[in-house]
Amino acid sequence: MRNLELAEIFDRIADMLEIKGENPFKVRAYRKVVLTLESLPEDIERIYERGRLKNIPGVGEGSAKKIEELLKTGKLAYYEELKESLPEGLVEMLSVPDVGPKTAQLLYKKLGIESIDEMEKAAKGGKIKGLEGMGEKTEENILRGVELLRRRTGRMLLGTAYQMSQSIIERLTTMDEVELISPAGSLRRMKETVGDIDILITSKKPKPVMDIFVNLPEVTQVLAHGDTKSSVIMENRVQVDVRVVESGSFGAALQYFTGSKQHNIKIREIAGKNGLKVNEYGVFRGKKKIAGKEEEEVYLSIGLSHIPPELREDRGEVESALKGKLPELVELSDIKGDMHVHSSWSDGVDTIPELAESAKKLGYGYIAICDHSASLKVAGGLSRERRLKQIAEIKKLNKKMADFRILAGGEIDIRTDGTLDCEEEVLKKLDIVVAAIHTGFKQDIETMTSRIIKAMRNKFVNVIAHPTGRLIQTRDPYQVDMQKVFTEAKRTNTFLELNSFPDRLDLNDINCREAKAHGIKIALGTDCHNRMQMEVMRYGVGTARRGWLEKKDVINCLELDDLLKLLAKKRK
DNA sequence: GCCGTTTTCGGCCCGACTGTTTTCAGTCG
Repeated sequence: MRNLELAEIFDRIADMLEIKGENPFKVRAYRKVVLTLESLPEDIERIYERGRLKNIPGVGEGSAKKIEELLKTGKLAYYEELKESLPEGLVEMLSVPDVGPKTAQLLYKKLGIESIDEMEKAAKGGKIKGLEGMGEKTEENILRGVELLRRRTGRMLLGTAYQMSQSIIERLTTMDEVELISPAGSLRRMKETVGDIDILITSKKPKPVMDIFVNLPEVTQVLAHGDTKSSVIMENRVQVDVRVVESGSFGAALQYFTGSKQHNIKIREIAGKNGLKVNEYGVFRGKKKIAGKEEEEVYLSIGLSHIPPELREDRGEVESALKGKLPELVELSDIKGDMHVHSSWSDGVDTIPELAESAKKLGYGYIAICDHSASLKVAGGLSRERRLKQIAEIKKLNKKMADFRILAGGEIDIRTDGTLDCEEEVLKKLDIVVAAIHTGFKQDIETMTSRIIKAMRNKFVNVIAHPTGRLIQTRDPYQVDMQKVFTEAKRTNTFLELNSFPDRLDLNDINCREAKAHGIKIALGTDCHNRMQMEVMRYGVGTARRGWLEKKDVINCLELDDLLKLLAKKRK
């Protein structure tokens, strides 16, 4: 996938143009291309071959030519020229908090500073404070920024951010001054990784709320402490931003604070065209406030239907909302069962009855026990004998269950040649077969693609588990032509999993949307290895929503009988 | 650099906090 490489180059160009003091809107145009490239469901090379570059929103004449040059020659003259004109380390300086293009340029011009290290040295030596607009505090902030950058943890997994925010929210909620409180930002949008945690509060007395917040025991640094806005660094190095508004502005503030930035820009542009102004306090016609208390009325007042947070990435949701054609996104309460659960028969912790009991408490009507197959020895994969024994055991348990069904399933390895690690005679006895790749991740794209396709052509295979094999921030997806996988999945009536575990979320949001476009249905499973982990379903649902999925796109939104009918279809 | 039921030129979201300043620029989200 060259999309990300190209995105990186456009991002560097934007950085360099910023330092050079170019027109900020030009910089914004480049940034927009970056975001677009990052969220394309298809390889940019294919789009280019079809001559459709300029159909990509945000890509005009200039960018299309640059993309073409990069694809054809592997280089971009404009980019090389820019790099020639600026020292290499200057761009890196922008990654230091509180150091922006203006500061970097000033330090370069006046002091010849070309890198973070040189900047740190100058600040320590008191060389910066003499410059125009620079004082002692500036030097302190630069040193602090460098320190922060060096200790930065990067983005955290959605699951981590969710739990952290819950812990903070729980404690702030106990204050009398706190009325409403909600997570915002990329966490509320359920993005797979989260940088900072954003929390919005309504209160008539913001000051004491802020004082309590910046003095929470795990706060190690206060970056900003205002009456309505504060930022801190926690001991786990995560930045948390809190914003307080009055309750009449809750909806507008939540809208603003949830983002994404690109989405908000578009919203405000549309409002502007209708003679309205949107800010975090409300929607205004002249001085008159016409909306603000509820988020929904903010959207309605500018002529849009309410856009769910998970869609707010400027990926066409605003256009859909204008036409009143937003999808009715799947909800956690639509989920009738967990399609991927491990028991103590393989590498799980809990017994099958324990898992069933927990699932019932979640309001589910069924779960699919999908223990590993024999060749996955590290995970205690089930031999033929034990598999048959487990199937019998499940049958017995089901007889004792009222209004609940345990599905006998298996997470069966797809061997490197595409055959399955289980005899047909056994597969036949399972209610659901989930096939997965756990070995040979490094195969080339042709081999891997035909391997998965071969598995899908097996009539017993209902679902391909974690179809790209990625582990977020740990392992890249294996090389596979997803377009071919989608086409074949549709043809063979095979479903694709959205694995809900926070470090997988595989398929990701973009692939979910593309799968839906191919008419493929998704199976939501947690891949849990103990019953507590069943709650990670919320992250899977969040990702599904980011992928524009509706109830009808997810097979485990079906009642048991309909699900069984659907699964049986392929075997005929 | 992109874009067009106002436009092929002239716009392009909006405000809080900070620090260095006597009114604002830079940075960030």
